Amino acid sequence: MSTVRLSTTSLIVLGLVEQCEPATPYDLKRLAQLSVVNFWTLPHTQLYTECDRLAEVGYLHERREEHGRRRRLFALTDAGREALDRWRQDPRVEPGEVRDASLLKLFLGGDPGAIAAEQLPGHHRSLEVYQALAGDDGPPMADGPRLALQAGIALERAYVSFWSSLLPAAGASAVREVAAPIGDARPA
Amino acid sequence: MSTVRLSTTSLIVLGLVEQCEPATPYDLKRLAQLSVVNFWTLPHTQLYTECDRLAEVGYLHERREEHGRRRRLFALTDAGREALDRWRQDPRVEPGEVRDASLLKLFLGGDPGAIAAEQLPGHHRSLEVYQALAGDDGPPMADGPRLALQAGIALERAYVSFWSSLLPAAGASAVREVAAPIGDARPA
DNA sequence: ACCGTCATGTAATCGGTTACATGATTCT
DNA sequence: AGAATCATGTAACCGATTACATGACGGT
Repeated sequence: MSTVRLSTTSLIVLGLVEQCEPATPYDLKRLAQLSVVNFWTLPHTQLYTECDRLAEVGYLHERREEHGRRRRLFALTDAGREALDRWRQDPRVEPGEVRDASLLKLFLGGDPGAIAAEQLPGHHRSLEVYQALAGDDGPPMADGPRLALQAGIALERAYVSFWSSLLPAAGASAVREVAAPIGDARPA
Repeated sequence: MSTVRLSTTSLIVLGLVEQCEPATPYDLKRLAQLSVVNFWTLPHTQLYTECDRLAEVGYLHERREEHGRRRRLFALTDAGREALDRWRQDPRVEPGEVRDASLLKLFLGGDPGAIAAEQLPGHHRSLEVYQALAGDDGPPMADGPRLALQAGIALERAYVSFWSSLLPAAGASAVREVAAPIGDARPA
């Protein structure tokens, strides 16, 4: 059995459903935004289509609300829970990549100081957020999320340290104010 | 102008072509394998299709070998060089993500010790390779690749340190010691 | 001459992203 | 009541991965 291919997105959905079943895709979206999105983003549309897929292959059970919005509620089936556990218990993982566009730009000849000045605030902010979450005043967390958070802290520290070393060694802080929308190449 | 959408893959191709034009897609594949693949992999088929795309929008010039294999040779056009420079000179970059499947598995409840044992050798090996490349006996490198390599070293160090801390230790409660593996104490 | 691996591509599929659309709530 | 935002989804497109396929070259 187990002839069904599961993408990483599939496992995310199964894992999120496990934590709050029965859940609508929108519930998953909110839950993802609180947690996994910190190191793995996915657009909300994926959650809808992925829930459909997983229901089709029998890993999720779909049910409609009876009144009001008649939203779709998904819960793990036994097969789904088994698939999730199988994946979770197998320590093998396809090797990761860094895949950071700023490093690519650096690699291909971009200006190190300018890129560093652009990158640093975001990593610094992430680091602070993670440290606040991990602090004693933050919410209590399960082992998995807590350890993943430690990894995030370690990586953000490395980023902050690296980009800091590339900063143009001007006086105090010209680092401030580097916020601008990034995506729009739209013609006006 | 600049109405053409360029994916990251596009920029990789433009950047690689710049370094060894005129180049066949296969040349690009080899060059990528020596360099950029360390933090951004792409299958060789992408190089073929991306060269086609870029030729269609006028950023690459295509020419056929006259004899023998009649392979296709690509070179940057003026427009292509300009597009590459424009991208390179713009320090803004869409924010990156970690997107490491092993962290996801950890997050969703996988066994920390087992995952760590699986992850550690690869990161350790990468770290050694990078350090060898960066050493004095390694090949001389341009600034971009050299700095990207420094980033790779910093990140791999963080990974090695993190996963090491999760390794099933001889002592019982090693999981307690996870916080702050880098050596820096948390601010109050 | 044969076999294996490198070199060089084409084509189909599929997951992910983008664009669009509309019904509920909340705020003023 | 109207505006704004949240909630909930559908559909098209496109880039990326996978599968397949074949020609050249080197070794035995």
